[in-house]
Amino acid sequence: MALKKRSVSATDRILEALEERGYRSTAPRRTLAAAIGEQDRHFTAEGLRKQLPPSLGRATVYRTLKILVEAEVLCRVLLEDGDLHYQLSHRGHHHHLLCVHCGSSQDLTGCDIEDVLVNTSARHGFELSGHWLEVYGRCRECAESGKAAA
Amino acid sequence: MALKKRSVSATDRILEALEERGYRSTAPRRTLAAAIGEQDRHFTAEGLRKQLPPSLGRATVYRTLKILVEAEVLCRVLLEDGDLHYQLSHRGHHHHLLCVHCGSSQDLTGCDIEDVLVNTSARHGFELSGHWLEVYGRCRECAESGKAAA
DNA sequence: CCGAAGATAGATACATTGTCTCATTAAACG
DNA sequence: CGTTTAATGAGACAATGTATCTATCTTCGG
Repeated sequence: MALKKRSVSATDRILEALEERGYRSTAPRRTLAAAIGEQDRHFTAEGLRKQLPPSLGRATVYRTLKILVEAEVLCRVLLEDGDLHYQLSHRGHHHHLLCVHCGSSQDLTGCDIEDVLVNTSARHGFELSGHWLEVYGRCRECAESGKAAA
Repeated sequence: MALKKRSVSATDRILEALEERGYRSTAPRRTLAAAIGEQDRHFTAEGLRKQLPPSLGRATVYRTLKILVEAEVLCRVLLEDGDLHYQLSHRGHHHHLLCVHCGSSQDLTGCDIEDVLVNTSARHGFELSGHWLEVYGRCRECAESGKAAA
C-alpha cells in the first residue's frame, strides 16, 4: 500500500522547500532528497543513512532531517515502541493512523479532535496551544486478514 | 499548584504496587519510592537520580522506573521538546494537559476523545488498538497572568 | 570567469538515555 | 540459620542525536 502516485516528485518538493527557505543546493542534500523520495514508508534516521553512500556524514543526515521537519516537508512519527521515525508530510497539522501489524501509516483526516480538545481543555481552564497524537491499530487490510487467520 | 493532599502517601502506593506484583522489598526500592513520593511534578530519570544517594546505581533507577510504569503507578509524559518525563499516575488510561509555561500537568478527564477516535478511525477502515496523546498549552494560572503581562 | 564571504560538509568527540552482563549481596522462606 | 533466587551496583555497550572544528563548496558581485 505504498504511495506511488505523485504529481510533483517528493524529491522535488524537498529540494524546493530547501530553496524557498534559503538553503543552498548541495550534492549531499540532493542525494538525501532523492533517497527520502524513494521511501514508501516511515523511516529512521539510521535506516535512511544505510541507504546512502557512507561518504555522506552522519551529522549531515541528522541536520538535514531536522531542517526538513522544520520546513514541514517531513514529520516525525512516534511508533508504539517509542522509536522515532520520519515520513513525508502533507503540509499542515495532522495525525497518523499507524498499523502495528504491517507498519503502514495513513493520515487521519476528517477528524474533529481539535474541537473536542479545545472544548475539553477549556473546561479545565486550559488554553490549548498544541498537541501530539498518534493512533495505533490495524489498517483495513491487516484487520481483514487477521479475522480470517486468527 | 503541586498536589500535596493524599489519603495514602504516594510512597506507600508505590511500595504496595511492588509488593502486589511479587517484587521484593529492598532498601534501594524504598529509597526510590520515597524520592518519587516527594516529587510534586513530572520528573526525568536522571533528575530523580540526582536526588538520590550516588550509591544507588543508575541501572536500579531505570529498572525500577520501568517496573513502576508497567505497574501503572507511574506514567510517562512526553514534553513538547521531546523529553520523556515520569509522573505519579492514577490508574487507568488518561492524558495530560501540560503547561508549557510553568511545567505543571493535570489529568485530562471528562474527555470523549476515545469515542471520536474510534469513529474517525473506523471511517478509515482502521481498527483502533491504542493511542498516545499529549496536550500542550497554558494552565489557568499561567493563562491569566499571561494576559495581564503580555 | 574570478574571487571573497559565508554556508555547509564530514570527522569526530561528546551528550543523553537507556539496556545488558556479571559478580556480589541481600530477601524470603522453610 | 542456611538455601534459593531475586536484586544490586559497576561498568560496558547501544542507540540516537548534538557540538565543534577545519576544509570545502555555493553563491554572487564584479
